[in-house]
Amino acid sequence: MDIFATLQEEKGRLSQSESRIADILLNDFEFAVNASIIELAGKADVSPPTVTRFCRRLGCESFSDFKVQLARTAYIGMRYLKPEPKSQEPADVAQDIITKAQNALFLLHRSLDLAAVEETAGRLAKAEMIYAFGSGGNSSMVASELQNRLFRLGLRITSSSDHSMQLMMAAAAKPTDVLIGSSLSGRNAELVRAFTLAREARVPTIALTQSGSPVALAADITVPVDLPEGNNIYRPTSTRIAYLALLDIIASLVAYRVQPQATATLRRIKQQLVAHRDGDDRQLLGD
Amino acid sequence: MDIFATLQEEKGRLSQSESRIADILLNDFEFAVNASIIELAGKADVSPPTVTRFCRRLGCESFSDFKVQLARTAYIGMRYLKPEPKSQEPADVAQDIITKAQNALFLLHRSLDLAAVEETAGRLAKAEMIYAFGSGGNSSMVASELQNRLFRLGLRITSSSDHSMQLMMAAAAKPTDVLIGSSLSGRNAELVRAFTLAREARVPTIALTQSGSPVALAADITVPVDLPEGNNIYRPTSTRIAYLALLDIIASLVAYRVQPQATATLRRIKQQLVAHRDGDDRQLLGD
DNA sequence: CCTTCGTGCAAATTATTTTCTTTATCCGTT
DNA sequence: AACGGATAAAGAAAATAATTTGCACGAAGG
Repeated sequence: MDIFATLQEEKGRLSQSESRIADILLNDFEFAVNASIIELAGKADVSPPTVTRFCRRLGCESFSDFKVQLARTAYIGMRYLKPEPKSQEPADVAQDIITKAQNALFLLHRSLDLAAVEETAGRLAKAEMIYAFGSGGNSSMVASELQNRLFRLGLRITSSSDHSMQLMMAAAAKPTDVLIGSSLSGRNAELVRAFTLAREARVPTIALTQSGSPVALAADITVPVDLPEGNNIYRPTSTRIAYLALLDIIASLVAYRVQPQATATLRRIKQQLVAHRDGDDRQLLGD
Repeated sequence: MDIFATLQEEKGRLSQSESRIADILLNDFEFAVNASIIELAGKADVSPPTVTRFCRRLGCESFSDFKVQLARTAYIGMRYLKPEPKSQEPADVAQDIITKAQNALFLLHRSLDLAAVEETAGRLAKAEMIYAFGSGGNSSMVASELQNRLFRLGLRITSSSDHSMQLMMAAAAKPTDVLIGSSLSGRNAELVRAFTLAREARVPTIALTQSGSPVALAADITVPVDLPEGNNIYRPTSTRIAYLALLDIIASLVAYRVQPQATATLRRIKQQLVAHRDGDDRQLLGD
């Protein structure tokens, strides 16, 4: 699927000549996308056929296929390799952050469990009441964002980032409701407790978290979000952006399932805002 | 620079044959990036030389250069052209949302006013107290996110999404403080009022908003965020993601300026969390 | 009627791939 | 320990395919 991923995988098994080609890709990427097979071979001190074989090894049909794949993933995947910003100059910092954010989105997309997402959307759309839980800078944002997105669709939803409230709400929830919680690390013990409580009462639970983690194991459905943890490469903000995109996907799918209801609610909210003149999120309704 | 932009520009001046080629690019993009010049020419019912000339016209050196450029801008720029997701299938919806988000980041980066960002970071780092304001689903998130990011750096900051509180805080602020506010549309009249009030008391004000808008005009410094408004193409969530990235950039720059202070504070927060065992945002401290 | 532009054809060039051969390395046997 | 065969890697050269160039033709507009 994606060249750099394959390259990472095959790295160990590469022969001398092939590694030299790989090095050029990594170090002088700009050259590599623009070069012909002969130029590339020349720079790597190998023969053109070796380059062709290298491309095939990486799962491409031909050299030109390889170049297209390369150019295509370039913008996104480049930063696997150059982990840190070159300087503290605003331009470099900006470039670095933007690239990492795009990278996080890319990785989220690649590893997205569509079935789980679909199931989640289905459950949310049918729930009589939704409880969205999350704590800490990230997950509490996820919870309130979920509320922000779903109440517009005419769904009944509340969110909480307060552990004790979460426990009480979980205890109060009914089997026709849905409890959805997120945890970046998957180790939020209180969230696990809330999930466990809910499950005992047969309330469906959904987790947005790292797969295999305690939180994931405690929930009925898990939408795995497994972004590489390397602090230097993927900082929490990038992860947060990925979560935000995931919420957007879920909310859009929910929207399709509750459409008639949603348009009516949206219209009412809009009227409300227009009456109040120029609320800040006019456009937000365009969703 | 970017092929689709050029294509958009030249559109009117294209000849019959050339428009046929352009049509294929727009409609069957996947085919176009993978095809050879002969295949592409065949599909467009033109001769290969015409394709070469077409590429040159679009500012490329050769056909292969063209393909690279095409593949390169593809992932990012593709959605200019296909505004709506093909279906309501989860896979398409996900693809669509991810692409739009990446697109928003791309556009943010391209139009970022680095000088303004740098100035903002400088002011924030030196402020005795920071007030972060924003209302509505988006901007209130921006305000609280700003607080979330900056208090970790040892800065004194509070945020509010409540209009009356904002006015009172603005009245209470001193010239050594900084007031920073965001508004997606730039038409949040209450925020304008708060800014005006602050300015009269010589409190520096910073706006993250659309350039030229009322909010922008009311502030001392504006970091413009001008994403295309087309509801269908850029939905609010994408804009929100762009804002989040912008905050990340600002916060990182601030962090570099207050480093010694920041590490001490971060250490204390970390201890606090560790003592409390496994708070959800362990990694968040990695920043 | 002439000019200009757009276009395709065919030849020339160039790039890419295939096939074949050489070289180096590893392993088992003597 | 030395030899020989097997295997993999890499290059040379040939074959193929793709791309570009030069040129000529025809249509549209002056």
